[in-house]
Amino acid sequence: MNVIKENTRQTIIDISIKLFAQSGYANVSVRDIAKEVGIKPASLYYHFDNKQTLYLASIKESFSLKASVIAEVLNRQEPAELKLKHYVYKLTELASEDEPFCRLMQREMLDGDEQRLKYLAEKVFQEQFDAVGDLVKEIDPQCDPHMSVISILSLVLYHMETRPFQMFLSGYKKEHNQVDFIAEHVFKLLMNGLPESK
Amino acid sequence: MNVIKENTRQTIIDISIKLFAQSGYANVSVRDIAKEVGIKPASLYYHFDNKQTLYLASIKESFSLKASVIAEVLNRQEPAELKLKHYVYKLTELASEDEPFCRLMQREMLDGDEQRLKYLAEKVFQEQFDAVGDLVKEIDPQCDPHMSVISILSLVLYHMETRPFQMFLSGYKKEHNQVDFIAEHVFKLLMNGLPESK
DNA sequence: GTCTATATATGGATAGAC
DNA sequence: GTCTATCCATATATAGAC
Repeated sequence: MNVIKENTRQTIIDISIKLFAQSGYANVSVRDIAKEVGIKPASLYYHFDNKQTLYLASIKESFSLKASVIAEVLNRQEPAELKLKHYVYKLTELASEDEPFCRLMQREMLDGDEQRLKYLAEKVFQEQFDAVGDLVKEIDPQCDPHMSVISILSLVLYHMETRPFQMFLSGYKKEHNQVDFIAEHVFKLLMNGLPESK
Repeated sequence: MNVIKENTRQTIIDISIKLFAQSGYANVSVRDIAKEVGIKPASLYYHFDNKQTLYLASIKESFSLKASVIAEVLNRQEPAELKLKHYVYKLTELASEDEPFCRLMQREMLDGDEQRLKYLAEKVFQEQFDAVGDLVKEIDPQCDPHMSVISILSLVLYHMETRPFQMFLSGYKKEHNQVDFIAEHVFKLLMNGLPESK
């Protein structure tokens, strides 16, 4: 269903998420945001103290929306391997659907200060990170869950991150940009390594 | 051996690489660069037409230096599996050593326009990309080399990219930041998948 | 809650002396 | 090749009317 914007504050945040994700904090001016919202820059300062505060509100909003979406797939009663498969597919789908979120995350990895990275880790990722950690430990009790979960995230998110770049590299096909194709490749790699015919 | 800066132009580029990598294009002013070089901003315009030109010169310099470093390890006469292992170790080492290069690359993935991404793909990565593609095809003739090479790069580079973030996630240990540890984890995953005890 | 008007800072870039 | 001085555009942010 379409949610009608109930107030200006929310509209400002929604527009900010989009613009900050597209161009980065320094490349988006308060004027740009105000213009797209349809108000004057001065009016924006009625809702937010300054640009920094608005940016923080924007990433909090964008990130906390994602926090619980993945939980469902991890709470199902399924064998570990199947659950991992569903997780990889769901994550790929989400990463593909919500480009602003992915870009904001990349930007935070580059320029986020310690405080923001800590917030991001604890409030947004921890629960999911731990759940996937438990999952890989079921699949291989001897593995290092921290490293393994980072690897899973790497494979999915990097394939998404580098999409605009891949088309210039050898052997590129249209399928390489499709959610199912990426997810299947990643899952197979996680289960068997590169040599599928083990 | 220490190379003594022969001229101002080169010094400007070296400083620029550092500053652009640290803070991004928009967050570095011509004044910042000039100050660190030890000249006045106006003098900088004797060497470069404008800020954009300087930025382009900086990334070209930073990227072309990397282009050939990896070639050596890929040209050795070794069994495919061993060569892949050495490649993963070398790439991890390079990514760990040259943080400015990694950060510039990340920034280009986010904000690089089509022309710059094309340049990057063709002039810097293509040769290496193809060589690693041939390598994985030797290991598994049925695999999709394009996807597999992206996956290899994902695993190595994302582990490096997320280093400042990982310390806030569960199960983090000091070893997780060490070159050998990361490289070994990635290589094992590539050969066997998550279940080591296949 | 939104406006006009404006203070104030900082940015990229140029002119012309040395 | 580097300097001083300066132009001009754009940025964040505030004051006060409506």
